Order: sequence, then structure tokens, then C-alpha cells
Amino acid sequence: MDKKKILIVEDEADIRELLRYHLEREGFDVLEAGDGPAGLALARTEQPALMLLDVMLPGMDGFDVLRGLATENGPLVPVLLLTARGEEVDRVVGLTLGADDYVVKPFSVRELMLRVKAILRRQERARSGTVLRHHGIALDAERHRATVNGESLALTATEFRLLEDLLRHSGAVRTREQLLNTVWGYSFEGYARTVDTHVRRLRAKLGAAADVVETVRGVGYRLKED
Amino acid sequence: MDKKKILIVEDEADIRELLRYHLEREGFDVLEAGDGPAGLALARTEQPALMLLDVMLPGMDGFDVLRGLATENGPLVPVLLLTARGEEVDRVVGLTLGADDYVVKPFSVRELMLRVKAILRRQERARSGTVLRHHGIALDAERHRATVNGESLALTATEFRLLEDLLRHSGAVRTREQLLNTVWGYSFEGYARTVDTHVRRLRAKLGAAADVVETVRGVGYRLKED
DNA sequence: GGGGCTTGTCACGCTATTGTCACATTTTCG
DNA sequence: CGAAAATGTGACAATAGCGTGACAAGCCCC
Repeated sequence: MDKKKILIVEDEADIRELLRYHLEREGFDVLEAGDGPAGLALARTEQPALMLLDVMLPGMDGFDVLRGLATENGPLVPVLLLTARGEEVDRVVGLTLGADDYVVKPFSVRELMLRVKAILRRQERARSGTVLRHHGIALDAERHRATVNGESLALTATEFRLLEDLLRHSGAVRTREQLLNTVWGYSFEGYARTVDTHVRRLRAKLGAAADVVETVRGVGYRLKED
Repeated sequence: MDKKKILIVEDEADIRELLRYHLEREGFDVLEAGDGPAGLALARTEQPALMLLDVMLPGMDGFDVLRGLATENGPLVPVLLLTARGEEVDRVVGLTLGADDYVVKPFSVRELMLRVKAILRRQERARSGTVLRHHGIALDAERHRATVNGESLALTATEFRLLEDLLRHSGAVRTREQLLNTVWGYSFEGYARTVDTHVRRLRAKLGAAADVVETVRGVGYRLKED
């Protein structure tokens, strides 16, 4: 549940490979389908966060897939269309059918990634309130501001993300592994006890509220329950 | 600075000439581009009040230009599309991509002028009263004017959009990625630290208010809270 | 064609941040 | 009680991140 799933529906294996490579580098979980029916099935069962859908598919084409995903309020899954240059008709039908965006082949991978992230961010924004609170601690992710009983904390970027993760799971124990994955990122290859040091620094800055961050011996850390 | 700038992107010189003549007669400042890339460049640097964009361009077509202007909140510049007769499909895509209106070729000059003025009026109305204020900084998006404590700032187009974005999200941290997406557009392929340079230039021009633009180390930039 | 303006990139230098280690302290459990 | 395991602590060297000055390319206007 940590990594977001992205589904690629595309008949050319080279392109799937290319996309998979870049998406995984960005930390996404990648699913692939080589034709329409397989894509539809995966979209239904896996409920990916986004689907990259080629329009030109043998047999069942991209639009058919889009129609298959249709519900009363748009497709079941957000869709980014991959269309061929000059096929203006494609763009129209696609957007009419509820696709979120499209890119024209041959596309710039960089731009594609930006659009993917923009769609996901839009999705995210729609459902997250921004201020997390717990035991006198308040953290506003958007403003990047954290306070204890109203007093502002001067946290570094890493400390901030650490506190944010703990707050998002307040009450639950977070293992060092989990913290490394979410706070430092999956690609971080380092000593698990680095976490300890940052917890210490965080506690120091929390001052009076330092004991809100509890150590669960043999497991990890958590925020004190109510 | 009084006259509004209008950019024409059109490959046929006759039509450019015709449009220029009538637009100047109406008191507009006219810029011209004969192809997509030149048009994009001018739109970015000159920030015209409106762009007349031909859909059928050799090489990079009108839609590509529109997409090049795309940011997270619509095109960088208002666009009126010039499409060929009967290509209704075009206009759907265009409007979906954020164009404000379209005119079918061959068009009546009179009608075109009316539409141009209509868009500008709409823009005016939508943006009037949209004076963003924060810590002594005032930014009037409509007239492209920014002041600090009443004193006018001589900002370039990019600096202006940067300040505008920060003001629209005042207090919130904007990452370099986000700034690149909204200020420069998705199709910008460049160095993230370009942002730093523009922040520096902006700060220099802000003079005494320079410290209103805060650096959030490891994250991005934001405007100081109240 | 030249001068001025804007823009994007780069290299350099400085500093806060960061990851790691060695050692101290606490807890667990035989 | 004492050893082993787990965590806290202080120190430190490397470096990531940022500010700054400089510069070349592109474009306008004259």
C-alpha cells in the first residue's frame, strides 16, 4: 500500500519496458498489460492509482478500454492516454470519454513523468486536509511548519518528514524499516540506526513534548496514545 | 506598457499582415511568429495579453504550442484559436486544452476583432479585483504591475509569474518542481536550479522586502507568514 | 549590425545537514 | 546478578543544498 500502482496498457513491449523503467525509478509499482482485455481486468482487480493507456491497440482499442471503465462519474481509474501524432480525432474522443490528459507519441519521458505526477497530485489534493495534530503538536505539510503548543519548531527537512510520518500513523508503531522507506525513500541504502539519531534530534527540538515520541523496544517508534 | 500586446502565430505571411493591420488600428501592440517554437518563445518572454494561434502549422502544430504553454492552471497566456473550416474536432481539443475561443477560417475580420475584445474584456473582469497583497507587496495580474509599499517594481515576465505563483500560495512551500511546472510549464526541460537564480533576481528587485521570500532548505521557497 | 535586456546554465565557496561510529546507558532474560 | 541485546548520546567528517557572480545565447529595438 505504500507504493502507488500504475498500470501500463500498451502492445509494444519496448515502450512498456521504457515506461516501467522510469516509473519504477520514481518509486511506483508497475503493472503491465499487452492488450485491452488484460488491461481492463487488471484495472478492475488491482485498482491502480493511474493507468497509461495506448490508443492504438490490436483488437480492442484504447477507447473500448475507456468505455469499459466508464461509470456514472468518469472512468473507474484515472487515465492518461498515449496517442500517435496528428491523430486529432483521438484526442477528442479520449478527453470526451473522460481521460485526464494525454501525451503525443513520440513523447518526452520527462514531460510524461511530470504529467503523471500532476494527475496523482490532483487526486491527492482532493482528499487530504493539511494540518495534522496530536498531543499539542501541529504539523502543516503544505506550509512546512510545525508547532508545539503554538511555538514554532525549526526542523530540518528530514526531521520534518519523520515527524510527519509518525503523525500520519499516530499511535501505531513504525519500524525502522518502514521509516527508512517512507522518510528516506526506497533507494536509501544505509544503516537502520540512522533513524535513532534523527529521533533523538527530533526529541531534542520537541522540548517539553519530547516524551510524545515513544520507543517500543525491539520494534520501533510511535507517538504516545491519548 | 499601455498598449496590450497581442501575439500572432501563423505561418502565412499574408494573414499575419492582415491581422497586424487591424489589430494595430485597434490600438494593440502586435508581435508575430511564423512557427510554433518561435511563438512559444515569444509567449514566454513577452507575456502578451492574448495569442492568436493557427492550428495548422508546419512541424509543431497549434495543439503542440498550446501544450507547450500548459501549466498546472491552464495555459500561460490566453489563446484564441484559428482553425480551418469544418474541423470541429479541432476546436473541442483546443477548448479542452484551455483555449479561450476559436474562429473558423476564412474568418470575418470584424468578427475576429469582436472576439478578441470579448476575450480581453472577460479576462479583465475575471482578474479585476485580483490584486494579490502580502507584506507590503501588491501584484495586479491584469495590468502586470507589481509594487512594494507603493513603489513600482520593474519585473521581467518570468519574475512576475514567479512572484504571482508565490503570492497565490502565500505561506505555502513551493518546491522547485512545482514552480517549474506552473511558472515555466511542463515542456520546460531544464535545470531545477534555474529557479534559484530567478528567486535571487526577484529578491534583488524586492529591495527591503527581499526577506519576504523565504528559503526552506531541502524543500523549496515560500512567502513569509504574517 | 550593434547595444541592451532577458534568460538559462555553470562554477565556486560557504554552511547546515546528515550519516556513521564509538561509547554510555538501559532493558531483557537466563 | 550478570551478560547480551537494544537504544541513547556526543562527536565528527562528508556533502548536499543554497547564494552568488559571471557568461553566452537569443531576441528586441534602433
